[in-house]
Amino acid sequence: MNISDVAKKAGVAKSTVSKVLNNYKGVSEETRRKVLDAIESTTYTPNVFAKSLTTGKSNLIGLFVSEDLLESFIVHVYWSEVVSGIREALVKEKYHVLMFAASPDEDFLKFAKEYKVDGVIMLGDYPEPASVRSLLDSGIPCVVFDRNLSGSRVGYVSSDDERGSELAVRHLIGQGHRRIAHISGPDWSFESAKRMMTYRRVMEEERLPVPAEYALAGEYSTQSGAELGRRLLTLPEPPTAVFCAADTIAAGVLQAAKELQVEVPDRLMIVGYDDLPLCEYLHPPLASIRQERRAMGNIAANAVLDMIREAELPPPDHRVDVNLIVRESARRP
Amino acid sequence: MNISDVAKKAGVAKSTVSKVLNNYKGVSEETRRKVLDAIESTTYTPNVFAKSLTTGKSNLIGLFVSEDLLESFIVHVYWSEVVSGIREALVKEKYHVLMFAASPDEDFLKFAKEYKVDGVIMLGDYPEPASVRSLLDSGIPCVVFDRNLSGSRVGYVSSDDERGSELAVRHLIGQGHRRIAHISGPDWSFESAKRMMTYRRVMEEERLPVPAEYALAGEYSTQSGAELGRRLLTLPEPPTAVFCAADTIAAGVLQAAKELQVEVPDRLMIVGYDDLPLCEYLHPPLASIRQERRAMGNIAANAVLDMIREAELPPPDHRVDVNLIVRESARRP
DNA sequence: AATACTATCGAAACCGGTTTCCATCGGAAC
DNA sequence: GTTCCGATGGAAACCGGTTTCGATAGTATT
Repeated sequence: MNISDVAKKAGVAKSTVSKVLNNYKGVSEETRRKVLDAIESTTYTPNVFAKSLTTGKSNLIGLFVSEDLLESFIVHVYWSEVVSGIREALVKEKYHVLMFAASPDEDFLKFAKEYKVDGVIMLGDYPEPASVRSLLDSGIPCVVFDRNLSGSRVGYVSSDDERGSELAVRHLIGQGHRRIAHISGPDWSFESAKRMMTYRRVMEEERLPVPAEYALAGEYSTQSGAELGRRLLTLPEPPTAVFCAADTIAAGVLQAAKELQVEVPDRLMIVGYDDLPLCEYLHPPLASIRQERRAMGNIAANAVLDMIREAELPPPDHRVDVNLIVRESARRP
Repeated sequence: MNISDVAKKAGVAKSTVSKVLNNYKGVSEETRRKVLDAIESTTYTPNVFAKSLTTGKSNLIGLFVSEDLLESFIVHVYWSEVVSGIREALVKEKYHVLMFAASPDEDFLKFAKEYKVDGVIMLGDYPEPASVRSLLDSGIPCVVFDRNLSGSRVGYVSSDDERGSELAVRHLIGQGHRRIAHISGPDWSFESAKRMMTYRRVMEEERLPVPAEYALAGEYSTQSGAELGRRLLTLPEPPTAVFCAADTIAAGVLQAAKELQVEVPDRLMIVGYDDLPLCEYLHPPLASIRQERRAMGNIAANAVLDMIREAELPPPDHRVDVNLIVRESARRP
């Protein structure tokens, strides 16, 4: 059942059917009726491939998810919510998500071109090898999450790490603390760097000391958090508050505090980052910085759509706001 | 840069180029060389739409994710891992995932036909209205997760709920318990029903009593778990062990136990279901039934591929094994 | 040497749409 | 009564591949 069949049934030319389907002018109300009736009476579904072949548009948004995202559970929660947000925004515009199953050594541009995706969203930690580079330089609208990669038509969506870190540190200061430590993630992590920088900046602005032993870097793991937590708490002059660059790290610090019988929040306040579901389940519940992940997905999707529609517009750079969720680990009883 | 350009460059007909690209016989080694060289020297990428238009195959697997999955965080972890597994299996076969953004009242078959997907995977709690029905009856290979929907070419992948529940209950019995309660999820949940049934069966097999107050149903929430936990623990004859149909419920029971100063595991053992990441963060860490979600994704993907390739094969019905992860909440110290 | 067969290659039709462009027609303007 | 114009609808080319089928050349057979 194709467009010619419909045309035959309606007694018109297939070009006319096409015009009706695309709401073009130059079709009388009468023939429009005839065509619509013919379509009604059959089970006609247009063939997107034929359509895309001529128009060069696919109504497809390519989604690349880096493999590392598929491992760690922190980001697992993260990306699935982001994807929901993307989907939610696209459904209104009749776009669909094409999730590429690409190993990192393949040329992403090849996939994007093959499927003529109208735009691309990239999630995760792409090291920026040739595989990504060619895509970014191709002129296909791209939106990248959480990191800045150059390119002619590359937009960004990231959560406001500076603001998140500032909220956390200032909250602790507001609670009366002066000896505030920070545990960040691994060196290679872009976010970790930003959080660490902001911690230092705010502390300096408030003229609070940051001894070398107070600014630590580790892994995004609970074990690493516990280890560094122990190190902090056994210092001659231990901090009275810790800001951690991830909830999993904070959970480790909490564990260390428990071991060393340091009460939280009385003798140590803790703020994490990400607001993972587990925050509410820890004892005491963990204060954290919440990123609006679903909203970010929405924003990313709309950003690509905008870039697709308005070729002239400069690529957007969205910084999505974050919230401090205060829970018992950082609140006076 | 299309196939005709390549043909011109190589000095052959485009049909010959096509034959080379598809490894057809009837091309001499010499001309094959010429064509490959021509392709090398340019930036040719075949147009999948043109290809799909003639072949009727798309190398696309449609993925439908029900909207409810996008809400609850329990399943959030669940489906993102499943999707990773699907992706992992498809990449080897050069298939891609087309994630449809469909609201539940739209006709899914329309999407599937429009994009000529070769197969479909459905995730989540589709109520089975017309929107799904027509797809299931269409003859397009479908794989459905965790529930049984009839259809001519519909395969299933589900985790073995019976076995999981049996593992949990028998473990508790093995620990010497006789008064074992069960808290399941909401009535409408297919999984909850299976877990409840299995609990009753095993208890009966072991000739252990199941008083009405021991077999409760609630929501998949911690609050509901806490409420029912309190009810259990304040019974004249409280259970000494509880098997919960979800980790979130178990977390609530744990909370209730803490409030009522019932020590876990000494006076109450608890086993949850799903093995969410939070299990390790609870105090004490929660024993749980682990479903191999990524493996399930893999299996589902391979199941569709098999169905696509072998039209004759009866649709598969995979029951994926589960494990009991014993942690302190259900282990003698 | 004539015939039969096989391997190789190209021309053309086709997939199902879109788009351009031209023919036709009715009514308005002169 | 002509001429002109805008509205309408259809024929045909095109998008970029695949596939069929026929032509040709080279080799084997008799």
